[in-house]
This record gives sequence, C-alpha cells and structure tokens, in this order.
Amino acid sequence: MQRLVLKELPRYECLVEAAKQFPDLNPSVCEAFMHLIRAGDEVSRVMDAHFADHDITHGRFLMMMLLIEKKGTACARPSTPAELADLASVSRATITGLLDTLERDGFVRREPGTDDRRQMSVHLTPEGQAFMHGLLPEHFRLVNDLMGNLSEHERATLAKLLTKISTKAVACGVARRQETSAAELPATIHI
Amino acid sequence: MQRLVLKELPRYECLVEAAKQFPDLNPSVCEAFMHLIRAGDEVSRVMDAHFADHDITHGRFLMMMLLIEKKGTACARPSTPAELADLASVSRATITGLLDTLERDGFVRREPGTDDRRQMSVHLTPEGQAFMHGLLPEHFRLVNDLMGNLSEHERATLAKLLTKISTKAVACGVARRQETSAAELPATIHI
DNA sequence: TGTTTTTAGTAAGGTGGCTAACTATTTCTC
DNA sequence: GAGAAATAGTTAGCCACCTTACTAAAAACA
Repeated sequence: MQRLVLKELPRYECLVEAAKQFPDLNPSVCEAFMHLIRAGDEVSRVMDAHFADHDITHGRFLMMMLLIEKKGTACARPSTPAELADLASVSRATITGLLDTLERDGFVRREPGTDDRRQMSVHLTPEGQAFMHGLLPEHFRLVNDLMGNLSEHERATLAKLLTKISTKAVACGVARRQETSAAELPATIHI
Repeated sequence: MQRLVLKELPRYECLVEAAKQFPDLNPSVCEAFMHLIRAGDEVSRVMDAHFADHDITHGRFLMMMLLIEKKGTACARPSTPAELADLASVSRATITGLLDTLERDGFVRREPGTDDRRQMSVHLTPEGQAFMHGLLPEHFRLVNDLMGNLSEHERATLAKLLTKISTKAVACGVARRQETSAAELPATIHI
C-alpha cells in the first residue's frame, strides 16, 4: 500500500516563494529531500505491482524472504515470530497477522518450538519455497532495471549519500527517545 | 503508516552468497537499491514521529500542505476534491475520507462550488492555517537536519541520481501499462 | 516458592488505500 | 430539446499493515 505523495514535485520557484513565508525552509534542501521521498515511493510502486502480479504483497514478500532457505551458513535465518518482529522492527501482533495469511495460503508452516513451549517455529513450506524461487529471478531483474541508469560508481556514491541520511535519521530517532525519556522524569529530579 | 522494512540491511557477503543461488541478483545493485528503500523509510519515520507529536498524520499533512494559503501567484492551489486527488494520484473516494477527518477536526471547510453544483470547494480554516504555521517551522528544520550531513554539492548529486531512478521507475510503469493494454486486446485482432 | 518477564496470539482500533455503486449535476450528441 | 454519457463527491465494503492492551502459559529470576 502506498503513501500519499505528490504526482509532481513542486517547482523550485515554488519552494523559493514558500521560503519567503517560512524562513526555515531551505529550497535546495527541501528539493533533495523530496526527491528522496519520491524516488523511494516510485520504486516501491514498481515492486508492489510486480508482487501484485503474483498475488502477494510487500509485507508477505519480506516475511518469506526472511524465511527462505539459504545455502551456506554465512547468513542466519530467523525462525520464531519474535525474531521476525525484531528484524522487521514491528510488533509480534503484526507478524501474527502476516503469518496467518501466509499459513492460510500454504506458504508457511508453524510448529511449536522444541526448547521453549511458548515459542512457535516458522518455516517456508515447499510450496512457499517454490513460490519464491519462481518470483525472485524477475524481482532481481526488476531491481537491476530500476538501477540500470546508474553506473557502478554512481551506485556507490548513492549508497554513501543515502547512508549519511540514514545515519542522521537514526540519530534523530535516538535523540528523540532521550528527549522523551527526560520529559517523563518527575519534576522533583531536577532539584 | 510504515511499511515493513528490515532493521538492518543484509551484509554484502550475504548478498554475494544469495547471488550463487539466484544468478539474476547483482549484489552491488541490490545494495544500492536497499539503501534507497531504507533511507526513504527512515526519513519518513522521523517525519511521521513529528506529525504524531501534533496529532496529525502524513496523509492529512499533505492535504493541508496542498490547501495552505500561498503568498504570491507563482504556485497554484487546488480547491476541489478532484484536484487534490489528481495531484496526489489517488481516488476521489480516498480524498473524501481524508477530508472527512480534517473537517471533523476543524482544519478544513467544504462549501458547494459556485460554478458547478457537483463540485465542492475546499479550504483550510483559520484554525487549519494556524496549525500549519505552528507546525511547519519545525518541520522544515527537521528536513534541514536530516539532510545536514550533505554538502550543497552532494545534495545536487543525490537529486540527480534519484531523478535517474525515478525516471526509470516511471518508464517501468508506462511499459507495464502498455503491456497490460496489449494483453487485453481481443485475440482476433492478431489475425 | 512466589514474582516478574517473556512468548504468541487475540481483540479493538486506526490509517490510508481500493472498487463498485449510487445520486445529482453537467456536458455531449443527435 | 431530449436522452445518453460523463463527471463530482460520497457511501459501503474490503484490504494491508500497523498499534496497544490484554490473556494464558512458560520461563527466568530472586
């Protein structure tokens, strides 16, 4: 499902106009920011359309990607709902909902855990595995196509710049949580 | 509302491993792609958290941004639900839902159109206008902060690279629609 | 042993989509 | 001018993907 975004980015001159009204608005910063939002949205739409061709959604795809059997041992594979929730940064309740639909469609199988009876162990079924093997070649070709206008060097530059932004975004999140925690201290602490 | 994304991107060596299984997978392409998805998601989360502080959501914010009074005449302002829907590339039904909640909260006012009795004219109320004027300074400062690790030159580079990707994504969408249209022609046409 | 924490899942609610159908109005065609 | 077609906004129903609060059971801790 898509977030609302503008079909067209505002013209630069509109940003400059708006900056007269809102002095904190830096037109070139805003422009770059909006390019990021837009590009992210548009590639997501392309991927989602491909998923829809196969009657699957982004969320379910990600679950199956996490569960897919991997050759070699370099990359761990989660197996409990809590592990999936942690990797995807969502609540267990969300995972339950996703797994419910995947189980309903025969793509995953849940079994009680062996060590801990509270736990469930989650696996792709052979059907789920086959489904992913059928989907992924074209998925990766689509990714290649989307990035096809960028040289290897440009892709590396892009990754570097985006990492700078992500780092900043994460820092905003951390600073925000500290701010929130401080606000929640009883007033008497400040004596 | 966020889409499911991985908390951590897979390590490059995991991509290389996976490429052995899926030959279409190009590790460096995939890596850049995932950086885009992640960065987009993370900045969205930061913005959404700020919106939540003011009891508003991304979709409602965008509606109000489109409706906000603008000094000068360089930038048109939409005024009907259909115009909003067109600018945001969603259905009129979706706009109805968003406007319902904004009207409920006193931020927008709907009036019958003057020229065409099918239409509604939509405006920010003074309360809505004041709300946005209260929110936007910090919003723009947040944007500046998020992009703060990038120089002016880097921002221009980023915008250029992202535009290349957006262009490709849009082309994928166009190609897809042509493909779909061709598939829908009656079989007899091919004689 | 008793208390606290953890696990998966349920219930309830929200956001932001969609489609199809509807009603009223406007535009188009003959 | 009459009727058909298109348009505008809304309604109803559905979906995906969240959240929090809660439950029962199990595990960990003191």
